[in-house]
Amino acid sequence: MPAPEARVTVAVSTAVFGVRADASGAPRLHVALVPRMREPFLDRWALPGTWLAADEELADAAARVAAETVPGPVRRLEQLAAFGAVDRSPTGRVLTVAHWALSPALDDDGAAPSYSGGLDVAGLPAGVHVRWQRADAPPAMAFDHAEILTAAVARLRADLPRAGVAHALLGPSFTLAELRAVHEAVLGRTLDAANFRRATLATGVLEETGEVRAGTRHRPPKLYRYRPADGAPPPAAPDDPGDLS
Amino acid sequence: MPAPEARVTVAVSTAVFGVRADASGAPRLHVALVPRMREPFLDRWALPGTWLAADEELADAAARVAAETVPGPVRRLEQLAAFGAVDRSPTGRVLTVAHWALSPALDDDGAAPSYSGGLDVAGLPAGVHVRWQRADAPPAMAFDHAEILTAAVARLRADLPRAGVAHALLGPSFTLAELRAVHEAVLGRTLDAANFRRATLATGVLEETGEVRAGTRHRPPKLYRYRPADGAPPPAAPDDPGDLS
DNA sequence: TCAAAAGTGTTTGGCCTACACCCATGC
DNA sequence: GCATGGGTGTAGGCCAAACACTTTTGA
Repeated sequence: MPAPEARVTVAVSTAVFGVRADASGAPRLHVALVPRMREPFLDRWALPGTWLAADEELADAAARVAAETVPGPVRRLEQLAAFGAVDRSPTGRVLTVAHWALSPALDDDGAAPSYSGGLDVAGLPAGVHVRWQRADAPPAMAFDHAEILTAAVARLRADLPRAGVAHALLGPSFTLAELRAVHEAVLGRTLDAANFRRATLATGVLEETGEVRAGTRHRPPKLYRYRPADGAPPPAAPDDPGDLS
Repeated sequence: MPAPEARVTVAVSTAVFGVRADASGAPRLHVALVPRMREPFLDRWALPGTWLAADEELADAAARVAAETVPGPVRRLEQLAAFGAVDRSPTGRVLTVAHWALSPALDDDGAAPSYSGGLDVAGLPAGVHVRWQRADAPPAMAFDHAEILTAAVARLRADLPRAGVAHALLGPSFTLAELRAVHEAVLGRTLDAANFRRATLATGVLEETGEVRAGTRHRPPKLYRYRPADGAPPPAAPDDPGDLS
């Protein structure tokens, strides 16, 4: 058995997903990536990350990374897995605990900001440009981050049916078509609108706001919101306690 | 951003599951636990683990732990998650990458060894007694290992429908009743024998060996084996390549 | 002959899918 | 009016649960 002195450096990375409009205006699943500022892999795209401080919780570090990278709130932060292949970094043994999180569309009308021109974000070194990149067709990435991203997308898709996951990608109120567009963007395929409506309403997690979305050139759709959890205290606990406890 | 010198010790633990007969002879899901040999948590039960060597792959370390702990082959080793709460060890920051693995019943007749009397295993310090403990009612455990075990059981149950998971808990040939008993032990509930038979055979992954299990006091059941993967190269890759890569 | 478990057949109901169809609005 | 997407109805298929029933053995 090796001694505990055989040290391994621990990093934390977060794949922040958001549904944003692509060049043609269609909503697509994107992930927030940053260019590497130093060797190795200078200028390659990477998941935002940080070293883990000795007194910092994994989830806190992952949340900090997300908050420093992506404007606006970040929701549903969860751990993905540990990636620790011996040769995954050319500069020495690094174990990365990967997380994933969701960034809601800030606007409430489906015309989400795309950030596709690059965006300086406060708290990062000058010149760092966070960009939303297509999650299903990412650019060449540093280290094994492409592998991590693939796993994160698979996990997001598998978790999509869970209550609140799609919600975390939307604003407080939304039409069923917008909710369906989120599902379609995450899954990468179209869904039957009629059946999606029935299945979603049958779960009972939605309620009508009483308002409709105006300004369309067709029948105005109703707006919905997620029904607040019954009696559950709103504060704390962004994680689902039932899964990893 | 903290410096990489803020070191964190990395450990690897493996929850090895097996279906073994309990005191009444009924097959139950068990997990291999070892008693702590030193403080902290002296004499409490723990998942077998090791420190991660700087040049050792995570999966290799987890497999080594399992092989040194449980007699017989170990199958389907997969990573569960990283557990890294700051205060999870009273002796300093330790991040544990937990894995789970499966130990088949060595016998081919359903009367699996129970090891319930404790068993000295070669390669461990004298006095170490590996014991199969009930996975759904484990004893008091060291550190946060109860939490890890709960997550591992949940993952095993979720993965049970995947091809080969139940197989990894059985010998090379088995009756449908034995295969069903494995499913029932893992899930902790009974299944309808008729429907289980139909559903399992319909998948096409089983084939009859042509033999029957003799010595029962009823009609002798047919023996089955898993159909070998068509043309797939048998070597390497214990993981499912379609999932994480 | 009986008990016990293997193994088969059949019914039922739920859910998912596809798709026809009507509704309400902007232009 | 007409195009467009919102929203409803409905028939068919698949699948899983339930359970009655037959078969084959050891005792």
